[in-house]
Amino acid sequence: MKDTHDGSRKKVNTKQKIIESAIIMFSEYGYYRVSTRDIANAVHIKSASLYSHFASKDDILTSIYDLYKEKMGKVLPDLDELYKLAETAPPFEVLTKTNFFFEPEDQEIMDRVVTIAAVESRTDKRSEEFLKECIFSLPINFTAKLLERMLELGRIEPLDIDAFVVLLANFCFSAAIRNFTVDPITMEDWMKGTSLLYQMVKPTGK
Amino acid sequence: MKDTHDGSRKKVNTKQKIIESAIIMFSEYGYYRVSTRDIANAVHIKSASLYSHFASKDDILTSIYDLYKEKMGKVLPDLDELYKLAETAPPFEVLTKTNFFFEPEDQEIMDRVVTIAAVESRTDKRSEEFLKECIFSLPINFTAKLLERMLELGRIEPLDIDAFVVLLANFCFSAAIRNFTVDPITMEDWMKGTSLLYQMVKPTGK
DNA sequence: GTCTATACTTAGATAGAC
DNA sequence: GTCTATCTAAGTATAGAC
Repeated sequence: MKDTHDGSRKKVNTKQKIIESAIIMFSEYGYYRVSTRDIANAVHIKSASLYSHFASKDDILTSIYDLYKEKMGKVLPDLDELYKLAETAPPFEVLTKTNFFFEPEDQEIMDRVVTIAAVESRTDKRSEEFLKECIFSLPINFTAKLLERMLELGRIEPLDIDAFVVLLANFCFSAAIRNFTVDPITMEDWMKGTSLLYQMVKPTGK
Repeated sequence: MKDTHDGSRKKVNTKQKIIESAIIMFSEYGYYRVSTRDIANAVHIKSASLYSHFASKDDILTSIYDLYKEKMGKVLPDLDELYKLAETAPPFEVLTKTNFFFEPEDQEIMDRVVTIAAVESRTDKRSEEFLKECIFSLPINFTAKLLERMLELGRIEPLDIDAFVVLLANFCFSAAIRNFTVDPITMEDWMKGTSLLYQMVKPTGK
């Protein structure tokens, strides 16, 4: 504010700061209530300056989803490792490992991205696709593949994998949409819920 | 359009038509995406004419919630009758009776109102209050009172009523928010879910 | 990259004739 | 009650100086 020449040292990550502020505000107030001026104010620049970093307000939302995908890619468990694990470890343990978490400093902000997508998905195609892809299909396929493998190996008793996996996805979706509302699901209830579901997968003892 | 004098005969319910169109569009595209011009177009008037019926766009939303409350008041089961029923009928049957339904021609539109409230409640105080009041508190109190009565009468085994009623409310909320999405809950699943919950209430056989 | 200034568009709302 | 015309405010976005 006072010395502009000093600013150049700190502006390394204006783009990052814009994305983070946008995530927080979109998740809190909704995409439409938040103007580009609001976002600009939050990062102490003028709204015109946003356009040095993003082509449009819409582009900010796209970048938010891209960021999520990028971060998700880094923490997704390795399928081959889990295949190995499936050969010896208890099925319950294998399934637990499919629950991926972000780096602790990223977790909250990534949860907020899911919340934005959950709300906007009602009226926005891209948000709907992001939600389906990242929150439904991907984790579902992941779990389904492991269950199939364990079934092949004779490590679990016969199970309707499709039905199981739909139950699981809906539980995750409910949890996501409740985030940052008056009545969010607690970590404890989350664990209880997934545990209960995982117990439907019966080990053969083999 | 051609003969204006004829219009006066049909304009009996412009206000009603505005509300209904607004409900459909708000639930489909979200409150912010729908402009007063959109609503006006849908009922074939100019947007300025809306203001003969409503003070503001916000007032339309208020009227929508008021309409829901009014309709709900007409179909809510009579608590005293249910108290009577609780003395003789099986607990399961009593609980089933607390599920209220609107007149068939109103049901879909009222479901849409809940959807609007569920989405807007994230960012709008009044929507949040409507949702809590009509979708959470009221049905919960209703069921809780009946359970208390049946407990007093010794017709059901001891039960954590508060916990039960929270489970029930959350199930209803999930169902409501999924309405008009890619993945709405089916009537069958709805019945299955409530049945399963109601089975947690064990009759004493008295 | 950020600023000021400004263009363009759309939205909500009002005034006044009919 | 509905219309035309219009106002005002706000939002997205661009141009061009620094």
